[in-house]
Amino acid sequence: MRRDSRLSGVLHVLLHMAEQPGPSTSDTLARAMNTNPVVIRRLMAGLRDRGYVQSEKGHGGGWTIACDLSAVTLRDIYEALGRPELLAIGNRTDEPGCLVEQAVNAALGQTFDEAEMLLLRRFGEISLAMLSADFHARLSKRGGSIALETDHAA
Amino acid sequence: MRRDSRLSGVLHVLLHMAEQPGPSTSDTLARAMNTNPVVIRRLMAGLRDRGYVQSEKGHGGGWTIACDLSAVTLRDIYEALGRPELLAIGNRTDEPGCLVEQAVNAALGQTFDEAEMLLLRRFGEISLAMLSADFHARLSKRGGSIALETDHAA
DNA sequence: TCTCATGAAACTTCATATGTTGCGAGATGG
DNA sequence: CCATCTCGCAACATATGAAGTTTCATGAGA
Repeated sequence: MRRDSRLSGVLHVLLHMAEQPGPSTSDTLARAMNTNPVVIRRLMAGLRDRGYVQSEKGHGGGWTIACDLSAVTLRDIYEALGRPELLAIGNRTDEPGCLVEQAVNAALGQTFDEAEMLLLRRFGEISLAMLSADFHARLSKRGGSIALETDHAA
Repeated sequence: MRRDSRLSGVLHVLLHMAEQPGPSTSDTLARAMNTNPVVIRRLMAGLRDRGYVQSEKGHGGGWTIACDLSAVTLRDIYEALGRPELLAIGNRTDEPGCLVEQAVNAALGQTFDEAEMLLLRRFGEISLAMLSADFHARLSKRGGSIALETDHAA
């Protein structure tokens, strides 16, 4: 099962937008991510509905960040994406009549719940500003540019 | 994405086998699980290779448990299944040249690793015997039978 | 020998993230 | 007003992998 990379992708886009002075078009962002503009719009739709980003049509239009990076966590972004499934494995049946399966579900289900809660808790502890700060730390350590296009060679 | 239920399924099968005096055929197990005998054989193949179960052909053949239930954990079973993916989400790119994506990957990757380790640790703490004990506790509380067929109405 | 059972390979089905195309609507600049 | 740029949305194509199915071969027991 190919892993869902929407959260990873949209965070990447957001941090790039944060480095841009003006709006970024879906097309520019898509080229940088080696994907399609429509994919970018799909990712951003949920964030726009929640007011984390803004979109403008026409000349000079595109996407702009519309929130305080330190006030938005990865969990907020995750929920804006529609809370995609976190775990790749699960119980075979939700409410089985079989007592054996109930025992299996109880043990596995509790473990699954713990793992999901851990993920959500960690997401809630990381703000976009922290990611941005980490990026800038890496940048000054390397001493490179922040040009969106050139950095995407690999 | 439909969740992978192989671990759930194979545990269900194992606990039913543990209640059976003799061998259980793939066909019988498949009917109880509302699935196909081939699916059962696929699930069991990895466990057979590790010696957790045994298979016999011909009349009176089928699957038998060949291990001490208290010595085998859910983690052992998970590994016998080939260590399927645990998380449904992941990073977009494994080793990105882009520093922004590196920062995103670092934060997400650490969180993902924690969640995976939590799952594996918990799996390692639960033995098949514990699941079986939980089943028997549920059984005596309900006072029903352990007939494999009748319990699978729902 | 006939029947029962597993073993293995090759398919089909299904769900879903991802990629793509096309058209409409709104905004900007000439 | 018109051309161009941009997003919004719907519809379709692609790829992956679990689950389900079919078929044949193999070995064991009656």
